[in-house]
Amino acid sequence: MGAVKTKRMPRAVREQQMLDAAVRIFGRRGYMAASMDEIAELAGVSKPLVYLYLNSKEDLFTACIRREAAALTDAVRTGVRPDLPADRQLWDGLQAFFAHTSEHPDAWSVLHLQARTHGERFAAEVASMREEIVAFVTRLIAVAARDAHGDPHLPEREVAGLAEALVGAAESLAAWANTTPGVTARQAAATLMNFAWAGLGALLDGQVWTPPTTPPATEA
Amino acid sequence: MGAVKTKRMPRAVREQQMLDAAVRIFGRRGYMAASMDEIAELAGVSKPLVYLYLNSKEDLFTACIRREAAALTDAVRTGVRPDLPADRQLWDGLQAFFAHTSEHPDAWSVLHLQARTHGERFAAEVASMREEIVAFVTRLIAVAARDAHGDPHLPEREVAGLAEALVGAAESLAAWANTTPGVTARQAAATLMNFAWAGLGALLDGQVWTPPTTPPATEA
Amino acid sequence: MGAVKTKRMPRAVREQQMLDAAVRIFGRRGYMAASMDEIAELAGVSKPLVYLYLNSKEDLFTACIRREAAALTDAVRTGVRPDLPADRQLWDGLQAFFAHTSEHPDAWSVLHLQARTHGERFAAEVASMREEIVAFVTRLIAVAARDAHGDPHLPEREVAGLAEALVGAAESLAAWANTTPGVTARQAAATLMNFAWAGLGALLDGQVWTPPTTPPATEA
Amino acid sequence: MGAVKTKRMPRAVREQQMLDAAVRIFGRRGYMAASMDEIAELAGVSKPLVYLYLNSKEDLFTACIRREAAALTDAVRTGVRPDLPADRQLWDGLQAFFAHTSEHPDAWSVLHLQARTHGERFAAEVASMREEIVAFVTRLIAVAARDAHGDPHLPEREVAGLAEALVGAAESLAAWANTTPGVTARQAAATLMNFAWAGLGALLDGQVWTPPTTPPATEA
DNA sequence: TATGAATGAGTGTTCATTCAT
DNA sequence: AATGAATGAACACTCATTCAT
Repeated sequence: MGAVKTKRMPRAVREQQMLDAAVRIFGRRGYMAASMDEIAELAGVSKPLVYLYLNSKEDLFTACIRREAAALTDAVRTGVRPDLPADRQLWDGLQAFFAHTSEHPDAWSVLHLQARTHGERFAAEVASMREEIVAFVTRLIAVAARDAHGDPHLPEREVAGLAEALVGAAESLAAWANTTPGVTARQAAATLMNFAWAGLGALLDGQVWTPPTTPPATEA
Repeated sequence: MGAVKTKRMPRAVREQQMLDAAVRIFGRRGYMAASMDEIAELAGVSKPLVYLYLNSKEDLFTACIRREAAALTDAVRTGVRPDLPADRQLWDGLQAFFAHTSEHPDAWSVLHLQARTHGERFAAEVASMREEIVAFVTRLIAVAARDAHGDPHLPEREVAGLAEALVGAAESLAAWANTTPGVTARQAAATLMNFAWAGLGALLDGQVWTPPTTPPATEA
Repeated sequence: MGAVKTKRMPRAVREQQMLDAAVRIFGRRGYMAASMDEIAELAGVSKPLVYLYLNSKEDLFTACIRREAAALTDAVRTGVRPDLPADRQLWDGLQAFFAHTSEHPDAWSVLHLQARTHGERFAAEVASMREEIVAFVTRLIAVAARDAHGDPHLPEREVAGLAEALVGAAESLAAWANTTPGVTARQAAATLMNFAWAGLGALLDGQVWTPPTTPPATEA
Repeated sequence: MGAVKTKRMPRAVREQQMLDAAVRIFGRRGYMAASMDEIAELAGVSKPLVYLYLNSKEDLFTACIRREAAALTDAVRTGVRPDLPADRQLWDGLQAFFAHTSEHPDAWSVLHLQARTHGERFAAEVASMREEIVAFVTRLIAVAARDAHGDPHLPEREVAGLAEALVGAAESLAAWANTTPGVTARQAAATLMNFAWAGLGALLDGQVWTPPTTPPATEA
């Protein structure tokens, strides 16, 4: 069960084994319900060794978050070529994102669910990664606006909101694609791309939707 | 602190006090970190009474989820008038959604974060509420497609994906609006509405975005 | 073993049982070597109850120190009648002291050994009791000096040193009397009283011992 | 920090480094709170080496006690010249004692506090040293009695008690001198010497203090 | 002579839960 | 309708100690 109990390995290797086990347990049970005993057992080592190398449950969880955040951003970065057009970059990024999250569901659970639910310290850790991605998307939208329409009549906050919405939609679709049978990562990416790019285009063409002024009659 | 310690109240009232306390504690600390002691104290009753009325921590949490899910769907339902046009319905629904989540942050934390992070049982509980909302949005999209374009050439799964994306974006923007200073619920709703409705329109007009066939050369 | 397992007792009673057990274990094993498990078992209760009533090992130990310090000073205070002559007061106090320490060896171990060996916090707790006793002795010496000799030519620090020495000798003799077979508390008190009172009288009569000025030849 | 990390030294030297570190840690933290990790680190060696040379924590502590007990008795022995008069010998011995304990506070803590608080084995180890000192003082008192008065009308046990009291007073004053600012080791020695020698003289002159026969009326 | 890698056994502490009233 | 008294089971964490080199 778990890693084969090979004795006496260099520290760096053992640490990765421990992180592997920890991501799996944290991702499935949640931070608080995960027990260090279980993690140690899955890693094939004794508990004291986990503490020797990773100090505490908090530090271990933080290490997991950092490693998986880096892995995810790396995956997206590697999938995108900055010299291609904006829409192509977005498409490639989405594909890489959906592929990575579906291949590493426990890691995605750690980042998307667990880290955000157990204290500011962890939330902050993952927030910085998210901001990086939102910034990337924001840049793409700005580029697209300039390239296709010359003049971006969108205020900055509007763009930020769009990026936020797009990233949120992507996160949501990741869960959807992973749990709905028959939906591939590619299809999810296509759906979102279609929706987003069309919406963006229309928006940049000035097809704004104007909110009504009359409030609906709400009975008590 | 907490509810004023009034003795001997009818069961229904006491139960609501307990649920109030529980939602607050669960929403802030998280399911596992919340202690029955703290909840009982905040509710102004002794722990055995909590158990007498609500059986167990699991049942208490489930009761919280159910009550708050009902409250949220009620709020949205109440905000929407089915006789109005689809876009107006969506707009009103979004407004109601953003307003409710920002007014009940602990409840929203319970539904959006805690319930999804602590076991299938709770996740299923909240998923049914979400499905209801997704179904509502799906219906709106279908209506819009029929009304505005006569022929919905969108396959069903595509529509489901769109609805999913829209709801995910809304959830994400709820958090964004609640934490970003200077962003009101109404602005968030406007941003999303703009984006979604424009995108939907473009999509229904046949402006699909076609994915490329050549993969990007990814060097190691 | 330990207290008979009687169920459901009022809190105050249980607390005393716990302190009884704790003093015994702390006194014999020492603070660090004592385990809360053992204390709980000897007290005839479960560990959580000990924590519920006494919070932590530190607090439990502090409670022991306070209770036993109060018991000891009370015993001495009760044994002494302030209207009697100074020598009689000292004699009665010593008797009470030796009697109490020999009747409560574990308590004396807690106060004299354990509390002083495990951190400033505990040491300070017991130091204040000791200061009270030293102050009592200091007062007696001053009274004796005035009564018997009219003019106390002893500087204040000298008196403090004497009191300190006397208390130290008493503490030391307490251990001696408790471990040397055939030595009663009364005999120990007599020995010390004899020594101290004679010495004090001689001192007040001006029979000072003058230190030599030539250092002894110390070879390396 | 701690010993400079010089590699490959002869065993005897390394052992002394370890004992130095151990005395410091044991003296400050106490036997149980001291960790072998900390001692090894302060000694500048790896933990297995400590075990290789000194077997176990118990053995290490015992070695500390033995070394420091020998150092203390040596210091006292070296300070005393057997050919001088008894009072001079006592004076020199006290001076040496106070000087040594104030110069080696950690060692004194090990001997006086730690060794007596953590099990019979260690207490016995230090008790034999103490007995040696008590025997030395006993001898001095006997000599003084013979020299000054020809006939020692003091029973043996009385003398033993006196010696015990004197040593206890000395131990107590050592702590007092080390913690009270402005009190030197010499002053402490003078205070004690004065007290003890005067008391002894008076005692030998037959000025015994007679205990009363009427018990004090102790009301409840 | 010397150490990096590893663990069995235990510690203090907490929590959901129940009993007797 | 309500509670003071009590616990079984678990958890994070530490430490003295050893093995393989």
